[in-house]
Amino acid sequence: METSETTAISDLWEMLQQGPRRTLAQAAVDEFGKRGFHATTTRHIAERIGMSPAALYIHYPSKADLLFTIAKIGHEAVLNESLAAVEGISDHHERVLSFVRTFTAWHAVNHLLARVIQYELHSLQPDHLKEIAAIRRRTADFAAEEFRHLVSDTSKLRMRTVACLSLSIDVARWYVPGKSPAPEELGAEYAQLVIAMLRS
Amino acid sequence: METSETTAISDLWEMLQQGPRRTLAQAAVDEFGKRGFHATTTRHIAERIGMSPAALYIHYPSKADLLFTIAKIGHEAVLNESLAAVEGISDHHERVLSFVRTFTAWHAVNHLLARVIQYELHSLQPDHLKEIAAIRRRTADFAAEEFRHLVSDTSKLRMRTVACLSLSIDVARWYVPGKSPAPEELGAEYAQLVIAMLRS
DNA sequence: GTCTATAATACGATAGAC
DNA sequence: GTCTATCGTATTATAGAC
Repeated sequence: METSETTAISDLWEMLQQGPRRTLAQAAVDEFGKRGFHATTTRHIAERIGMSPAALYIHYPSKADLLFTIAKIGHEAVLNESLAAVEGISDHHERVLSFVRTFTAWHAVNHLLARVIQYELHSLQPDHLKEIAAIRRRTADFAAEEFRHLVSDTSKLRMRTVACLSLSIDVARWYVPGKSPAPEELGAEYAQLVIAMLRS
Repeated sequence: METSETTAISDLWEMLQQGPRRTLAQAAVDEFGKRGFHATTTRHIAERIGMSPAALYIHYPSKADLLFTIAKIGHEAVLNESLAAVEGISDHHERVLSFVRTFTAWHAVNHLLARVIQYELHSLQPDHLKEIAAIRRRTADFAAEEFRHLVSDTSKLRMRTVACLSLSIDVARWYVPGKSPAPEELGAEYAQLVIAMLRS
């Protein structure tokens, strides 16, 4: 079928059926990412897609719940893409290279979404944060397990893992499409830097 | 004189005379850093120091101006400490080590202030942002000049500079006092990682 | 399901007493 | 210089027509 190639790789928004619920979430990502959650009003989101502010509350119980939905989709997407990146690769060195390439490129391509999921954790309600934190732990644990094979001094694994993930996550802060290097190029370069950090 | 030892190293808040203006700024750093600028109200800041919300407007023309004052102090502090860190050192390798140690430790010690100056740039007014951007350029230019001597491939200097600064800046996002490594320890470790990144 | 209109509240900032 | 009281506005969310 003609659409198989675009649906083979998991769509970021597959959790949401296409329709106003997805359109609203995508508009909210752009607004939250550019201006921050609290600086963004329901009017900003609604105006961007030509709807009234009230339309939001047909598809989401609250603005806070819209943020939670976005955070969940984003965190699950980056985790799933990271897991998929190492699938079928046996060499430890190559697995780390592929993971870091993918993880870094994801934060460049989806830098607005990445800003929301990385810098708006404090805007989540406590119960929402608890669920998101569980996904984040799975991602961090996966990375540590991959990095473990390249770090000789085990006592440094934890700090090195934090540092290597941190390097890629911060891409979301400074990345400017068009001005910054292409996501694949950046991913390849960062993969080399992470190898250097782990082996040092 | 007895106070010479504490005043020899430049005080972060030396730009502000001690008094309500400084107290307000310090309280605002804690609140902005923990909850974000737009999520923080003038009541939050005032309550923290036992004043009324109206007191803020005696010492600052607006909440936006309070943010600008904080941003200016923070950016000038991290720049000045970075410049001081390499003063009198001639060896390029040692200069980079000292700079990264200081720059990283600063973002750990002052992680709440660092969050404000790194993640609230979009909350600044255009004219304020312009002035802040000039200070940021000086810091980035200084770092690139220091790193230049350790990067053999000149075409990679720009991207490596972004990456190395990025690594230390992101400390502000995840650092938790007591739980995370001590600032000096983290700085020393990160200095080694930056060397590995630059030389790779 | 979407709109207009609006309720209820919270916010930044000011007025005026002390 | 600081307070209490409050103004004007903006915000989240709801009510009710279509």
